[in-house]
Amino acid sequence: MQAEERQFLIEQHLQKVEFASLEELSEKVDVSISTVRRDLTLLETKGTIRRTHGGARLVSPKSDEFIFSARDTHQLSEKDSIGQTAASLIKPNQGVIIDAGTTAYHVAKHLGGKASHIITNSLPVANHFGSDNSVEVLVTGGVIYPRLGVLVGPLAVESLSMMHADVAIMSGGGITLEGITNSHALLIDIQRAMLKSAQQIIFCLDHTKFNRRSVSHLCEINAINTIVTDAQAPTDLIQQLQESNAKVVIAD
Amino acid sequence: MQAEERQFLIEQHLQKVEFASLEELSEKVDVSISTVRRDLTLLETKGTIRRTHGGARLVSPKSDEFIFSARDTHQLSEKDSIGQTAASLIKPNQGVIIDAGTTAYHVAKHLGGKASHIITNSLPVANHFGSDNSVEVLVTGGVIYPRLGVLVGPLAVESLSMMHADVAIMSGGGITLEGITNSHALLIDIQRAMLKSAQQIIFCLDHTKFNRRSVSHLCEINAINTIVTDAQAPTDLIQQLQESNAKVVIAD
DNA sequence: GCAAAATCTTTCAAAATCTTTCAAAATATT
DNA sequence: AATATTTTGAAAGATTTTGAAAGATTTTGC
Repeated sequence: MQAEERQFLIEQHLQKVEFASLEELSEKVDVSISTVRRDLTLLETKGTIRRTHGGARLVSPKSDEFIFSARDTHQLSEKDSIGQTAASLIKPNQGVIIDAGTTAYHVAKHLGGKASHIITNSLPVANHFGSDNSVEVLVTGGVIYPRLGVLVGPLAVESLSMMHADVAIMSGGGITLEGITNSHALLIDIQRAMLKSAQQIIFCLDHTKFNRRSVSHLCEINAINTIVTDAQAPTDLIQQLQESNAKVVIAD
Repeated sequence: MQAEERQFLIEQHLQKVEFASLEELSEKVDVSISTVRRDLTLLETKGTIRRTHGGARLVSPKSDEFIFSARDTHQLSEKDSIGQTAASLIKPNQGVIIDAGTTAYHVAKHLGGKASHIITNSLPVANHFGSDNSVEVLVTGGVIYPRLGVLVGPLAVESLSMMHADVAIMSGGGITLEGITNSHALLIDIQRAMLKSAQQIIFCLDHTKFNRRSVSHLCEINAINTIVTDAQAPTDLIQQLQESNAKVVIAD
């Protein structure tokens, strides 16, 4: 392998993982740690990368934050652990639909290269996998819903109804015994198409969504296979939900 | 095999793989390593290629034509002024198709809220307009081409052929009198659909693209209305292009 | 705040690669 | 067909890159 090619690979790998240890990189490009050090100092002068103790990190992090970052400060750690737990429910090489909510985005973050296909109408999710060539990412078409980075409209619905997946990772605005609700009517159409296209439905909802009812009704509880939530979710509603045939998983 | 033919093969191979070792190349063209060295020094003076220790690499790598996010450092100021100039050609409230190349991305940056509709298969462009609610942004569906942030495949082509726009802002891998070429066959299909869907075609190509021929042929010169480039573009080719009916605009 | 562990820089020899040189092979010229 | 020119492949010595080790520095754990 060429020196320049190696440096390019290192840079590219960092684009994907943001941080990497020397050992990790030296294995990745199959070269001694000394050489990785040298490559990193070189890349650092070039400016794209910053050395750290024991590794390196990206200077300008990949633009996967999109517009979510501002909104997405609430229940961050809960959403993160929900994401981790939901990701662990995915079996290798499954096709996964990922919804456009913030919670679903956190699942994507923990999914790594587990899934073989990802189908999404969320720009942040698409961005997240944008530089990952171990996964095939299918983006639905559609009109960008400003500020949320969601693709909506007939094109989104149509393209989703032509696709199929093993699992759908969904999120929503509220959950009660009467079912899931969400705020935007435009999103409902798309989510319905997602529910139709997937065999297994996993809803990711942090505790603030429990006993809440949003504007539009999306689906009944018995349309759901699994609900992933955090430890603060009200136990009484959880129990009642389990009496329908939905499996409830508490994260962390 | 002829010397020139060999050099052409080497160049072409590098267009494909970006980096190559001397050994690899010497096997490829069936000639000693010494000769490959000589060919490479020759190609280097020609400018398309750069020698490295143990091999060679492309000067303007294919990953430069279409990049995701922040790696866009080559010919940055040229691309920026091209972007500005091309954006000034757009009239208010037009519908604009924006291609997935880096140069087209720079046009998007300068477009502001001028256009009423944007149609694109580029994730960076989509991201750029994502939070702007003065423009309606239509994203084609498709599979993400890793690292480049371009949506490709039949879904992208189909959705484009259903849309119409006043102007298409295009970029490409190379331009000669024989027409525009580009590197990825997958992109060609989509770009053809774009050309069909738009009334006016504007190609944005920095000077490094002139007299360069990429892998696949996209379209003839007479399919183009306007070419925007920078001051360093070779004047002889510009004059010849103007003799077909393409209008050439030099930025800044 | 101190000591152990990990990591960093420096240094050096081995390995790989580069340039130069030269004769043989191929090609062109007379 | 004979000679001149160019191109090619290989070898020798110069240069660069690499991997490892030693000592300096930083981080971690208590």
